Amino acid sequence: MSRLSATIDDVARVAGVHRSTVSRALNPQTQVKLSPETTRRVQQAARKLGYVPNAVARGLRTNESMSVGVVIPDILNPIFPPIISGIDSILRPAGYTALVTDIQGGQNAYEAALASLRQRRVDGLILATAHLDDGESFHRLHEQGVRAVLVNRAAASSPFPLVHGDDTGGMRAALDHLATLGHVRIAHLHGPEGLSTTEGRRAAFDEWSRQHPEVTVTASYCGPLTAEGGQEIMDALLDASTEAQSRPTAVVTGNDLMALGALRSLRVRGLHCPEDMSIVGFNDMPFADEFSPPLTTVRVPLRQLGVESARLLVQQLHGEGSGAMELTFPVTLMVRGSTAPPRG
Amino acid sequence: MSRLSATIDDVARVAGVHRSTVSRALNPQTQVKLSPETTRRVQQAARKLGYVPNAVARGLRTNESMSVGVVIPDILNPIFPPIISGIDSILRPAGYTALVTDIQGGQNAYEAALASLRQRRVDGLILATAHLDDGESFHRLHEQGVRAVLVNRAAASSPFPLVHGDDTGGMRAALDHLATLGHVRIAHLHGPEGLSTTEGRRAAFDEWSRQHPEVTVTASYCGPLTAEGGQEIMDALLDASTEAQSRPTAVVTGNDLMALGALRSLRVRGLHCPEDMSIVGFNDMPFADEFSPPLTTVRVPLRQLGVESARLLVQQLHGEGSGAMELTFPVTLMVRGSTAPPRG
DNA sequence: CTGTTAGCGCATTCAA
DNA sequence: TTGAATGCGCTAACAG
Repeated sequence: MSRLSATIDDVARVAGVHRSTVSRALNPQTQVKLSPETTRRVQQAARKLGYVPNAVARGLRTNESMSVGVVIPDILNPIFPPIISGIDSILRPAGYTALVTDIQGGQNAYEAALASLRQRRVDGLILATAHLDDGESFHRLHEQGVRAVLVNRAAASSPFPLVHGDDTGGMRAALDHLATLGHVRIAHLHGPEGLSTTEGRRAAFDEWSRQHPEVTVTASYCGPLTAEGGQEIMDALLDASTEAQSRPTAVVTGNDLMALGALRSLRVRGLHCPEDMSIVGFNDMPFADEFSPPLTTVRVPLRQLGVESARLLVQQLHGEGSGAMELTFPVTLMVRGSTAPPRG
Repeated sequence: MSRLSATIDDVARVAGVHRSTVSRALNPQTQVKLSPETTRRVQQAARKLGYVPNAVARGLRTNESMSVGVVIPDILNPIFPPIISGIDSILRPAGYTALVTDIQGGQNAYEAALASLRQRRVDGLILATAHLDDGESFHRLHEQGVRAVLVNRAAASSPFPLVHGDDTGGMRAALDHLATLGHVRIAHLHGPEGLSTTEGRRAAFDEWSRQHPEVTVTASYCGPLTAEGGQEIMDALLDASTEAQSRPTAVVTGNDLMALGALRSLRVRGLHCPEDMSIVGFNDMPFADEFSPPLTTVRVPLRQLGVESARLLVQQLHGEGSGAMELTFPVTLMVRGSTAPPRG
C-alpha cells in the first residue's frame, strides 16, 4: 500500500528505546511488562510517525497469518452472503481476516483456491463447497495438520466439524405439508449428483416416500442448482407427462433458485402456481418471500450456520480443539403462497 | 495451515542445489537462466516434498502482498455480489487475492477496515463505500502512495479513478418514463444524505423537475438504503398526504431494496402497485424482476463496474498508471410491472 | 523492566 | 549457469 511506511526501528529511534521494547509496547499481551512511561513514549512516537505494523513480517515470524480461507461454490447464490456475514461477525472480532474465495467453475477452481490459500498460509479453512467426493481429500488435509470446518454440507466421514441445517427434517416437513394439502403425486427436482446437499435431501425424499406408499413419487429430475437449471427440469417434467392426469401436482426443489426457475417455466407455459402446481423450495434465501407467489420453503438459519462454523474454527485455532463433530440446526417450513391443495 | 510444510532449503537439499537455485527454478521469470536439467531436478524435488511456497515470506522480501482490499458497505445488499464477482474475475487471473471487507456499521468500521488492510500491506484498494465526506481522506491516502479505485460511487474531486453507472441519465430516463405515462405528482424516496449515490441521484431528480414545471415534485424523503427504510418512508409519505388527491402517484426510490420496502408498505395498507402507485427502483439488483410486481428499475451494469474497476487497479499496480479519471457506464431503464399510468 | 541476539522463508545482488 | 551472502520487519528467547 504505502511503500514508505515507518518500521519498528524508526519508532524505536524516535522513542529512544530498543525495537523489542517497541514491539512489547504495541502488543496488548506484553504491554503489562513495561513501565507506563515507556509505553506512553513509544505509543506517542508511533503515532507521530504514522507507524502501521507490518502484518506480513509478523506473520513470517509468528507463523500465523491471522487469516482464514472461506471457500464457497458461487457467490452469486444469495444464500452465501448471509453465511459469509455470519462468519465475518465472529472472525473479525477474533482478529482474523476472511479470505473469501468463490470457485465458480468447479473442481479445478477448487484445487486452485486451496493451493492459493495454502501459499498464503491461512490459519484455517471454512469450506462451504459441496462436492461429496472429496471426503478422502479432507482426510489428507487433516493429516497435514490443516484446521477446517465444513459448513452447509454433510460428509461421509469427516475429520472436521460439520455445521449444517437439518435437511432430512426439512424435507420431511415439506412433504408432510404437501401430503396434508392432499397431493398424491409429488416430484423432487434436485441438484447435481455428488453434491452433499443433493444426496442428503434426496435420501430424505426417498425415505419419506417409502413410508408413504399412498403418495406416488413420479420422478426425480436432476439439474444445476440455478434458476436456469430449475426452469429446464420443470420444462422436462411438464413435457414428459403430457396428460395432466399423471403429472405431479407438487414438487420440492433442491434449492430456492431452482424453485424460481420452476416458477418461470410454469409462467412461460401459461400455468399457474399454486393452482396448477405447488412448489416448495429449500433454504429460504433472501427475498424468497418476495417472489410471485411468495415461496413456500424450508428455512435454514444461514447466518447462524456461518456464525457457528467460524466459532468452531476459532476454537480449533485456539487449541481448544473440537475435532470431528456434527452441528445440525433445526429448520422451519415457511408456508407461503406457492403451495395449495391440488386442483379438482 | 500446515505447520510442517517444507521450505525452500529442504527442496534445495533434496535436489542437491543451493536455495537460490531453487528460487530461480520455481519462478517463471528467472527460470530461463537455468539449465533445463537443473530446473527439472528442482521441480521434481519440490513435488516430492509437497513444497508450497510461502507467500508471507515472499511478501516480506518483495514488499508485495499480491492482495487487494475490497471495501463494501454491506454484503447483504444484493448489488455487491455481482460487483465482487466482476472484480474477482480480473484480480485472480492477475495473481491477486481480493480481501473483501464488509463494513456494515459505517464510519468506524470503515476506518478499522482500512487500518486492517494497511497492516496486511495490500497492494491496492477498491472502495465501493459511498460516504461523500471522505474526499479529503482520499487525498491523504493518495499522498501516502496508496493505489486505489472508487467503484459505484462518485466523488467531488478524487485523485483516484472512478467507475460508476450514469446516475443522472438513469434518473432522467426514469422520470421521463413516468411523465410519459401521465404522472404529474412524483416523489423521490432517497437514501441517507452524504452518500455519493444519494446526492447524485437527487441532484438529477431536482434538475429534471426544474426542467419540467408541469410536474409537481411533492416531496423527497430520506431513509436508509434498505427494504425497512423504504417501507418506513413510504409509510410516512402515505401518512402525510391523507387525501389521495394530493398524493404522489409515482415514486423513484434510491435503490431496489427501498423499492421493495415501498411495495410492502403499499401491500400492508391494501394499496396496489402499479394501480395506486407506480414505483421505479435503481440498480436492477438480482431478482428485481421476480418481485410482485416485477420492478421497473434502472439497470446498472454491476458486474462490469467490478471488472473495470479491477482492471484499472491492476493497471496502476503494474505502473501503467492511469491517475484521476472517470468511467461512466450507460444505464438502461427496465420497464416492467411496477409502473403504469396513474388511475383516473 | 529493558536490551541483545537470532532467525522466520524468501528473492536478489554480487561473485565465481 | 550456479553459489554465497544479505536483509525484508518483526517477535521471542535469554540476559541483565
